[in-house]
Parts: sequence; C-alpha cells; structure tokens
Amino acid sequence: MPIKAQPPSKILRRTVLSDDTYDSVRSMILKHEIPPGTKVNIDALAIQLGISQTPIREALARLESDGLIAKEALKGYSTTNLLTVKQFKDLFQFRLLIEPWAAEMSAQRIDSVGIAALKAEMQTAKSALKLKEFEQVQAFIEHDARFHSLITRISGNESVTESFERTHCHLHLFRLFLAAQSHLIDDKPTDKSVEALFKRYFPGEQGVATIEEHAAIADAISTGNGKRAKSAMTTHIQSALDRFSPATEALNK
Amino acid sequence: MPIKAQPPSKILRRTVLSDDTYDSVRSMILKHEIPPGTKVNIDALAIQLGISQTPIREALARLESDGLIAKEALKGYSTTNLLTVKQFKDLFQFRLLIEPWAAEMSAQRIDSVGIAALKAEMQTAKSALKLKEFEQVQAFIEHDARFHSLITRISGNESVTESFERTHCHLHLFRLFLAAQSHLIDDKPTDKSVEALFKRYFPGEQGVATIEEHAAIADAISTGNGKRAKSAMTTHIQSALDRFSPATEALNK
DNA sequence: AAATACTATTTCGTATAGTATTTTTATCTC
DNA sequence: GAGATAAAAATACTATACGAAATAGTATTT
Repeated sequence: MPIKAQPPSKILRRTVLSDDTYDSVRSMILKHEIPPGTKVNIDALAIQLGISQTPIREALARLESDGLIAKEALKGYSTTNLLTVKQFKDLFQFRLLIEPWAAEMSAQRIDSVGIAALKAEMQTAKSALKLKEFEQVQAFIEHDARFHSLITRISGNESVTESFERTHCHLHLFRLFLAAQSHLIDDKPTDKSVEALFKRYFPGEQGVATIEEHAAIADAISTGNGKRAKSAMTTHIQSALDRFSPATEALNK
Repeated sequence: MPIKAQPPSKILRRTVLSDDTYDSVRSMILKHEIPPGTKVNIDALAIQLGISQTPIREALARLESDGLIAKEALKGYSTTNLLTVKQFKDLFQFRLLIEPWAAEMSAQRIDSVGIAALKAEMQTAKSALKLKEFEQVQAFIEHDARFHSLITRISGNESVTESFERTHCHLHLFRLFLAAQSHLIDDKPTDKSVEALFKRYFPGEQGVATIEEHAAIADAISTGNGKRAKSAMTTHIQSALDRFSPATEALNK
C-alpha cells in the first residue's frame, strides 16, 4: 500500500447527523428539556430539530442502550425516570468497587502527563467557585465527571473506564439536581432534605470540602501513594453518597 | 383504574422487528457468520434478512453502543476485532473487581429461590458434558455466562449486573474460541498455545476443574458463606484468565 | 357504570429517491 | 510499469412519503 498524500483539504470533515442528534437529545435529557418519564415523539423531535426521522431513530436506539431512554414495543420511547433510592445506592456501591481500585492503580502508573492533567482539572474546579448559583453547580458537576473519568483513564483499564462512563453518573446527578431545584420552586419549599442537596453542593463550606476531597485524591495519586489514593477515593465516594442521599429520598416520594 | 380483562387471546405477542434484528446480528457476530473486523453492509444485511434498512440501522446503533460493532463516519459499520491481550486482561481485572464482591453479597442475600436457581444452573453444566466437541464448548460457555450473570443478579445490585452484562464477556470468549478453532484448522496446527485453549476447555480434566470451581462458588453462596464465596470467585476468575491467556496471546500475532 | 364500538393517533416498517463521500476503475503521464 | 489524475461505480447517509397494525381516546349502547 503506497503512502497516501492528502490530509490537506480535509480541514472541514464531515460528522454524521445521527451522532450530533445523539448529543443533542442527550443534552436535552440532561437539562430536563425533556423531563424524566416523558414520552419522546420521533415525529415531534424531527420537526423540532429540523431533520428526518432516520438519524433520530439511531440516536434513540443508542440512548436506550445507555439506559437514558426506555423503549416499549409499539408504544415508543420515553425518558427514564430519576434514579430510585435503590438505584442510586447501587450505583454508588458500584463506584466503590471500581474507583478506589482505579485510584490506587493510577497512583502506580502516574506520569508527568497525568499529573499535569490532574492539576489542570483541579484548577477548573477552583475557577468554578467563582460562578454562582446554577452555573456553579453545573460547572462543578461537570468537573466532578471529568475528574473521576480522568482517574479511571489514568488507571489504564479500558473496561473500568467504559463501565464508569456508562453509568452516566454525572448526568443522573445533574438531573437529580434539576429535579430538586424545581421541587424547591414549585412544591414544598420547606423540605429540608431537598434543601440539603443545594446546601451541600453550593458554594459554602461543603462545596469546598468536596474540592478538598478531590485535592487529597489528586495529591495521593500524583505522589504515587496508592494506598492513600485508594482510601481517599473511598472516603470521597461515601461522602458524596451521604451528601446526595437525603435529597434522593425526598425526591422519591 | 379498572382491571383490564385481556391477557388471553394475546398469546401471540408482538415483538418489534428491530429487536429481533439486534438479536440476529448479535448472534451472527457471536458465531463468526460475520467475522471480527469485517464490514457490515446495511444493504446486504437488509436483503439477507428480507427487511428494510430502518430496523437494521437501529440494531447496529445499539450494537455499536455495546462495543460489538464500530462505526466510522461515512464509511459505515464493521464488527470489532477480537479482544487484544490488553483488553482481555483489563476485562478480567474488571471482573475481579465486581464479581467477588457480587459473590460475597449473594451469600448474604441468598434465599431458597436463589439456591434452586444455582442448583439448576449447575445441572445444565453437568449435562453439557454429555455433548461433544463444538456443541459442548458452546453449551459450556453459555452455562458460564448464565452462572456468572445469575450471581450478579442474586447480589441485588443493578449497576453491577448491568455492567457485567455489558462486558459481553462470554461473547468475546466464544469468538476467541472460534478464532482458535479456525486457526487450528487453517493456519498453524502445531501452535501449542492455541491448542491449549481447546485442551483446557474441552471435556478432559480441565473442563471438569472449571465445573468444580463453579460448584465451590455455588456451594459457598448457598450456605451463606460470604468470605468463601468471595475467595472462590476470585480464584475462579484468575484460573479462567490463566486458561485463556495463552490462546489469546497466540491469536494476537 | 361497564362493556362495546368507533375514531384518531402513533408507532413501526417499507419503499424510494437524492446527495455526499468513499472506493474502484480507467486513463494518462513520466 | 509506477504514480498521479479523472471518471465511474458503489456505498453511506438523509429525506420523504406511505401504509399496516397497534394503542389511546371518545362515544355509544347495554
């Protein structure tokens, strides 16, 4: 096979519409533009996005595989509901199985590139603190997602990385958060459990605490201290579970 | 809500074509009817299955999400390659993270239904021994898949169950096996490493050993001995890794 | 009020066509 | 003949229209 000459004119390369659609719809689910437990009408979506049904069907098939959308034969697609309390606890238990291991492994495999990546990610967390209210939470959850994902990648285990990504845990947390928000606005503004979700994740002392937990993990990994990385990760996930549990329970009434 | 009257005439359930197609294509991949690393032509598939493209596209989208098929923009779908040695090791490391935990948890949660299910599954393994050659291996790998899946389900953790299922590990093992088989037939019939895969998984002493490992796990779980269940599962997965590793390496040349 | 019948809507799949891109083939140049 | 260029064929992707079958909603009858 001779060497091919051309990458030059390939500047504007094509991306496939069904992939964009996947991202769009996923984002709509994330942001509650399509709320949990809502029917997803393919026709309507096609009109709304100004495209045909074909790419939408493919996107929805993938989202179903992701567990973000459910399909019922001859009844169509609908977004899944918020995580139940049990699903929530299962998810965090699962994370406790893989992420502390990933942290430990990362500490053993870390190199200068990884250290730089961790450092950069911690920086985004700090700058997220400058934002306020909604934007801050959004930025913070995104940081959280990237941080944990990064560590699974540094661990070097593909299966671990993929299975973590597929939990879509930050998406679920964000949906939970949005639900809590509208719950506060619309329904029972005095619900302590729901308020707690905000308190814990908002600027104040608790938000900083989370950043400190991340910092401890990043530090342990960067200095190659596997044992400490592992225990710091365990502690962190358990703390996160504690932070979110009350609101999860309150929202599952 | 009044009670609905009809499950009677509904004997012939409707299932959606795209789901059947998903199963069909998945099975074709499993059986190397579409070999690893092969292009999947949608038109051709549509003609072969006698259906239109729409359900095929949905099925392929899901299979892509499963990691069984890869999509390249504007070039179409192709089956993924056999697992590399690294992917293989990553997969088993991942299993070591979740399955021993699942076994331990199962021992704590086991009930009479679970015990019966385990017993029944062990029975299928023994009857599989009566088959020969290819059919035996197939039946045995299927038993292996069901056995491990069953334990994750008994553990009660949805995330663990789903992430295990999504590894499609028995599908990968079976593809590996088919590849080893044709390797033996076509290429280097003297390759000791590939032969080993057969030896280990065929009737003889080694196959029985695997059943014994399963039996040890099932027994520990059924008697509620969490610690023993956990260690038996760990041992078993490591043994399986040892059994398959040589052939994996030989096939990745 | 419950069962039935009728209508409307929706889902699912088919068919077909057009466009963009890749792949192949053919042609040309050196 | 090697290698590049251009034309041609094949394929992937998207759009659109249509129809059959099931569900959902409404009205009618008992």
